[in-house]
Amino acid sequence: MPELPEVETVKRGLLKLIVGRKIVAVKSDNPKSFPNSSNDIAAFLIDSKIIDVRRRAKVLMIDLSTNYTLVIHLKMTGQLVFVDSTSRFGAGHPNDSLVGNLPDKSTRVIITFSDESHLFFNDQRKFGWVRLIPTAEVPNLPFMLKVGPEPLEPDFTAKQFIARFKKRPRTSIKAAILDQSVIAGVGNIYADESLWGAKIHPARKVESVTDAELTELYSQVRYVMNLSIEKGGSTNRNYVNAEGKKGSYMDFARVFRREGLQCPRCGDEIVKIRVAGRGTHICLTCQLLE
DNA sequence: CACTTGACCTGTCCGC
DNA sequence: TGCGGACAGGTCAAGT
Repeated sequence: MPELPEVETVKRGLLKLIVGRKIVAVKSDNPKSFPNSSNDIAAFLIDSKIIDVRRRAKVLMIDLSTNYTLVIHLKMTGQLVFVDSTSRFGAGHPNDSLVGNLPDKSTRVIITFSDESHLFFNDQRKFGWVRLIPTAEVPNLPFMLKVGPEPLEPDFTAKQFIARFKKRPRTSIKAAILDQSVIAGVGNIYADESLWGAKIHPARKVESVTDAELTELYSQVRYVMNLSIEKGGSTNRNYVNAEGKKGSYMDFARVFRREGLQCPRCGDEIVKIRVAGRGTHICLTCQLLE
């Protein structure tokens, strides 16, 4: 999915596009995508207003005037695209958009606002979901209780980062950095990018990684995620922002999906291996196993 | 308990 | 061109 920078980009777009709008209709034809979207729930949503849009880890929260919140996880292929009343298309032009005429065959939920604009939840693989939860209960969701700290919070320190990893000494550094209970928001792209930046082989056991290396990894996680937010996120396949437009971080990626190309640091070939069950991109010269 | 693997889905790409 | 298999940005449940 969309990892932290992509979800943050969607959040920022939605803040501009939907806050203040009033819901007049909600439609979903896929129970897996919106498990509690019964007719009663849809009716309950009518006339509520959007008052805020928030993000925690890779989860989006759309707060409603009724003290309920739409909690949304995009998983691998989810999109949230706003379309104004004058168009049935995503706002992006063809060359920077993956979104065509909406709704399309991957549309799972449609929210209609009082001015005839729409918010489309598209999700090709149907892993993502939308749930309606009382706002006060959101912090008590199991995911919220176990998820680790936000890596971009100003008061999140390298010392805290290191301490979180020390709890998982026997697993690979890649599995640990992908574990949302260790650190929030890192997925496969930024795991590979930050491990390359810190010159750490992804298959190394956490206990073999020094504090100095973890400190560098902490800096790299923050660096790649901040850069990606600046570039509007990564569009590897499906990701688009709230206007239907692609992000450009992949133009700046140093190893992710660059197998066969040169390492930008040493010039050796980037290779793709498998670590923690995930495709993993590394420079064998820069990132030594021992 | 810590850790790894398979399942959830649809679509695309690659080799035969 | 068709077919089978591997793989895709994530997270759980079920296994070891």
